[in-house]
Amino acid sequence: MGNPKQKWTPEEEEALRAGIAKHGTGKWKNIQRDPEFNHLLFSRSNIDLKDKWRNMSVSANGQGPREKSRTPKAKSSTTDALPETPTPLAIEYTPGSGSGSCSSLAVVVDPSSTDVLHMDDSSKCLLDGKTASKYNGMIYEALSTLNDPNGLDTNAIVSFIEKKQQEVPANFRRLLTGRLRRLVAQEKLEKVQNCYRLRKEVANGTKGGPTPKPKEIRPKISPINGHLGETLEEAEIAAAYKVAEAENKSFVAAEAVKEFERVSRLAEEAEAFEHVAKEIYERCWRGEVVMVQ
DNA sequence: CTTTGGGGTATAT
DNA sequence: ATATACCCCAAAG
Repeated sequence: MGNPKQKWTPEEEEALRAGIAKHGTGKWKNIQRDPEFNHLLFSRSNIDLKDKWRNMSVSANGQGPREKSRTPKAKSSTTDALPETPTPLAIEYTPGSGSGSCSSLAVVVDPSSTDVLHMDDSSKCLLDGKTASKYNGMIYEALSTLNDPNGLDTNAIVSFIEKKQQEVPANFRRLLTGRLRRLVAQEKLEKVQNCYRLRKEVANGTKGGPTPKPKEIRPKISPINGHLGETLEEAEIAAAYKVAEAENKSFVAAEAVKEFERVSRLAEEAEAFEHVAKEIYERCWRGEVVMVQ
């Protein structure tokens, strides 16, 4: 009896990418528990992140799905080279033909925005992909916002979400309860009577014994750093510049560019954007090489 | 414990 | 069938 299967939503992938941009690949646990992404990834495990990244890397790249023992002959040691770059670069930078002239960088931002509030799932009855974990996020938000020690019952959760979004699908309630059920099954949530409440990282569950760690809860939502003295656009340009200047480190550039592109889409949220852009900016500036090819 | 890099299986399309 | 999510494992740090 496996799980119903939850496809990763663009939002989650976005969070994953952003998380990687911030913490670097491999810091799955950090990404997962980072308050900044936890609202989207709280139902995923670090292993899930790792696996997802694997899938993304593979599919965005070559063609075939996970290269198994396929092509036994060609199974050169370099088959699985470059696990990075799951996202095709939609950005072009012209190295400014040598000699010190400033590089120009053209950013192509896809018009496809991840609209969180527009769901066209009109009348879908089953929780699949998109809707699925969108609800996880909502649930999480409701639970953490109205942080009630006793948890919230379905009604409370529904009404909370209804307040946030003018409209909810007709079958919303059903979808929601389904989601709740699953999260409980996954031990992400606890159900007491008919109320649900967040669970504190079960993670290694069995081991630690009964509530061994008080685990300091810090609702610290980091007010996104003080400020860069820059406006959003300036930051954007600055980041682009640094990216371009990192040419000689093609890999870093590719990474940064990739994230930059992703981040650009996120730019609706100035805060989020600013934050991540700053990370990228700093990374490039320090020439930090997080991963090697 | 977490990361890594595998392999395997279930499930959805 | 293929992709993809999720699971399991063992080694290494």
